[in-house]
Amino acid sequence: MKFYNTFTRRKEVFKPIKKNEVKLYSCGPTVYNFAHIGNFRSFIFVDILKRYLKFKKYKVKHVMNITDVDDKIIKKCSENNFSLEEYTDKYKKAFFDDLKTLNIQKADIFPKATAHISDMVILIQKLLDKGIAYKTDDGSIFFNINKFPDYGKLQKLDKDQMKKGERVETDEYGKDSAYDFALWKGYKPKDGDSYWDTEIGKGRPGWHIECSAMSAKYLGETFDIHTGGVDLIFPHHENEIAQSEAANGKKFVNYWMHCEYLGLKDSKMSKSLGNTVYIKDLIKKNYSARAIRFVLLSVHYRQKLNFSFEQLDSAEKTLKKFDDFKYELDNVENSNVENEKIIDLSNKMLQNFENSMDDDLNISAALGVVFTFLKQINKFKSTNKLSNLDRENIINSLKKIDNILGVIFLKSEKDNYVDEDKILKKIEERNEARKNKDWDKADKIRDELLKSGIELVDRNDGTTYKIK
RNA sequence: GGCGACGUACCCAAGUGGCUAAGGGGGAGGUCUGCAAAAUCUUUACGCGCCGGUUCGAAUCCGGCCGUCGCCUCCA
Repeated sequence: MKFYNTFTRRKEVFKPIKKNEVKLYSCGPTVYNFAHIGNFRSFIFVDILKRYLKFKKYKVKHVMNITDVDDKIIKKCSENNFSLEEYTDKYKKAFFDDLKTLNIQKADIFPKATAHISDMVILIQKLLDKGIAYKTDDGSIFFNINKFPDYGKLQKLDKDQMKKGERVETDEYGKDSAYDFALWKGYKPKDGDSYWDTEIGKGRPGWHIECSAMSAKYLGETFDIHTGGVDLIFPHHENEIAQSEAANGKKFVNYWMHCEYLGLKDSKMSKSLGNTVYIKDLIKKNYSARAIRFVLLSVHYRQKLNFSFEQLDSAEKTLKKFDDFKYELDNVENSNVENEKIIDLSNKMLQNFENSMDDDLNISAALGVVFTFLKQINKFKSTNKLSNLDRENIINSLKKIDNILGVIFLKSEKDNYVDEDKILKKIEERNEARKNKDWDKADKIRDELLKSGIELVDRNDGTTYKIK
């Protein structure tokens, strides 16, 4: 199994520190607003990665941070006289709701930044003691990048090329060098009640320190995989490396995996540009959660994905293919004969799927394998009869696949509201009409049911129905 | 200026030296059907941004050009 490691810029054979066990850290949401589909693309990437690691029989310990304190949140709170928690609560809740909607498996631990201030303080103190960090007049503490020779190794920055930005002049916190970054921000009256009184002063943590502190706490000072969006490579992850490695004197992370952007009309979608699409809006527009999930997972994670409604429509139809396939599979005979051919096709499908995913999670190729399998089975069915054992075999294989995709057997909420007796009665009534060649009546019943979301299917051996 | 990604059919998208260039959506045609719908089957790129080069052989390697996008500032 190979993964593309941002650090080396190439695919590498994956070897965890501890055999059969993977320690995984993912940069999670900043809860100052609702997370949009771009955010969820990267969370779905992690979900696929994690599910695949489990598929490969690894035990996975997954940590995803919740950033519930940052400049924007503090500003909002101070303006409106909220406490941090009052403000961030609803976004946290919305985030977890959306995770559930999109069938994203939860991390084992979701540490909140505000609950780990003391861990951060200890880490910052360590950096102060080592002379790598320095304090400024306003009580802020900065990381001196010149004390960390490897600075820039993730982004491949040449320190001599790093020009002083114009922002330096207007920066609120006086620091020595433009690229020095804040570990701790000294308290300012406009911060209101959002501060911590600690051994290193009154204030609040910088953005990067939480990930260094919390990952070490839950996964150790060196761990296997760290994920995030490509935009986090610099400065966030670069700075995490600097902090952690300078403090601990150990390699921080073995494999860095970054998810490409989801774009909107050829431009990046971000909260600051205001061109955002949220999960709940798509659901309101009657798109199914599984279609959203499918769109987000169906393009390789290192490939830019341009989101569009056409893709969602296309995804709905693609997923219907799975439903129809499963539906047609009900039509088997109880012969208890197992077809060698089916076993063979199933095994090959699983093997090819795995081969594709082993290559840096090549999901497009893997999906191709699954669709080819459906076609093969359909073709087989056109000349042979499937037995109930064949059916079981096929379903089980698809279930193994769906442990990763999480989309084939995902039920729609609508399934629960069906009054089967009523439908069967209508079908009987219609078939009576058909027998009498009363097509008008038969069609009327069909139309009525269709309006309530029930689609009738006339087959040689009788009429059945599907839920639309 | 520094770092980086990408350009394959109408749309999305695999493929990174060698069987007839996966797969999904769409289109076209057939089967089935009272008719529909659905389903299913078949079909849909002599060519992979453009121009050169290397090679017996390139979408795939090398060089140049054109185009799109991203990071370098909060951002998944």
